[in-house]
Amino acid sequence: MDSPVLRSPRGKDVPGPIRAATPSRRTGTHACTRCLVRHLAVCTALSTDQTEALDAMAGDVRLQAGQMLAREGDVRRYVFTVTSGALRRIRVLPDGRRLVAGFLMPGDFIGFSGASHYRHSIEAISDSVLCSIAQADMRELCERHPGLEHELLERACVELDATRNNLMALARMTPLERLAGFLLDMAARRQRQGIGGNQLVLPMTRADIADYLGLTVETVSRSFTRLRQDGMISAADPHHIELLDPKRLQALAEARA
Amino acid sequence: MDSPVLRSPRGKDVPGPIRAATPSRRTGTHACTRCLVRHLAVCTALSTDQTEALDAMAGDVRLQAGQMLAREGDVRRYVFTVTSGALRRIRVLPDGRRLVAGFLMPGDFIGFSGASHYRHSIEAISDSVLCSIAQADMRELCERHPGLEHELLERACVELDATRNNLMALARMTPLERLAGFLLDMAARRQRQGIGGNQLVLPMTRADIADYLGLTVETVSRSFTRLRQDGMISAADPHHIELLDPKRLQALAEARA
DNA sequence: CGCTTTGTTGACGGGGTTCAACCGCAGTGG
DNA sequence: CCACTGCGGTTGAACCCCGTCAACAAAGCG
Repeated sequence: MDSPVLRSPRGKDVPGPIRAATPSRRTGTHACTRCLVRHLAVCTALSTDQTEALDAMAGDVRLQAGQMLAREGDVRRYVFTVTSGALRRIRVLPDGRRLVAGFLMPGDFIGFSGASHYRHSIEAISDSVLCSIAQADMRELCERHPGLEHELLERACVELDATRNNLMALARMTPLERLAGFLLDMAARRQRQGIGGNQLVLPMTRADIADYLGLTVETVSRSFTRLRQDGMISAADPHHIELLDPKRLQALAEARA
Repeated sequence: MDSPVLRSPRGKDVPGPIRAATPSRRTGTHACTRCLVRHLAVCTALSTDQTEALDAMAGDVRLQAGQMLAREGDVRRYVFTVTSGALRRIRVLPDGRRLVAGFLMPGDFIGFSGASHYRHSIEAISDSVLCSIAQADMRELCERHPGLEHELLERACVELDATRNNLMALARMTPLERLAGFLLDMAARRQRQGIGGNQLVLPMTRADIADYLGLTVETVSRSFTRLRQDGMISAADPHHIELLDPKRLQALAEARA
């Protein structure tokens, strides 16, 4: 049985001590019942004793920052749930133009796709841990527990809603509005993880944000400074943002006022 | 039992002879087994005798061009399958900026959303007929026939893939590339309906296309003429396009060459 | 230490939006 | 019948925002 391939973003496999745990075998660290993101993940749909079956199939994957979990075009053999860390879902055009189709955070499920091959590459932004299950196992699990499939559908719909929201941002919003919306989204995600407050940690680079919002790094940078000048945010450093005026950010993001 | 509200785009209910059939009751014209889009729709997941249960719950909705099937913000009570015609899924910002989040064609399912309220308005572009089922009935049907839920998940994933493709277009493609991709998409959809060939009928206006591609009408119009000048398409009238050079259009849409 | 990466800021130019005019067509009503 | 109106579509001209190019600072890292 092969394991999900780990590659560096540039295509060379990353050497070194850190390799993927073979997903088909339980690693020492894996134990669904003690999972930190169980309340966030699809597995909530399973009762405690049903979880045993899942546990037997699941394995951990550990990635260090910059490593690639999946490459666009590869055959999809596994689905994943993010346990910790942050990843990006990207696609690159032949001429180098890049899109970040989304960011993946703890609790997020990776595997909603109708295609047999990956439509995007998935790279770790920071060191990350994922729970992996072979697609075949997942299918079997779904057949045995319809509640799981229902939960998956539910989540796919939520993700569809979110993606459609991004369409609006990309099609019709100004850079400032896009950034405001992005920051609020990230804050909302944080809240869902139980980390409230207006402090925000952005693990991704400005380039990631730019490719996510359909802008250039320069425009993103300028938009950050404008939000800062206008008193809506403050930033200790580029990756630590405080939302000083969420109301006004909201108004921006919704194009009111 | 109330029926899906039909409104004109401006908000006034449309008077006149054409009203929605009450979806909870079978209308004379409804009969799943004779459905023209059965092979395209989610109902393929049901066997012939299972279809009887569906038949009892389903009803037809008829819309004339311009009528509204659902309004952004309304409570979602029904899900639909497009039988004939064409519709658009739209959202409008307070200041008038408009987004067309997608076009709905025969066989398409309307109802993938995690939200309890509509996130978009849905308007008929041309006269359309839809098959409607109350959400509660749909849920019950899913519980009784897990195959249906599986099919729904499958389709939600396909739609998610398609929406993510649009993200790339909106974020990083030039107007010409977006239009090329759009035309090919429409052609592919046509093919799925069994209407092959390079002839293309676009029921929507240039404004719809513009708001779908994140451009202005002017830019869309100019892009059409450029494609025409470059010999990639020809147009009898604005709504009837012939794809003269699909290969080159493909290259454009994929940003090759 | 150099070297690379990341982020910010300035100057400039171009592509797409904005503004405007025009055409063809379908209603509409005198 | 025909003027009038509105809408959809196309094209031209001017503007401006954002992308491009460039320089620089700061941090990370061998």
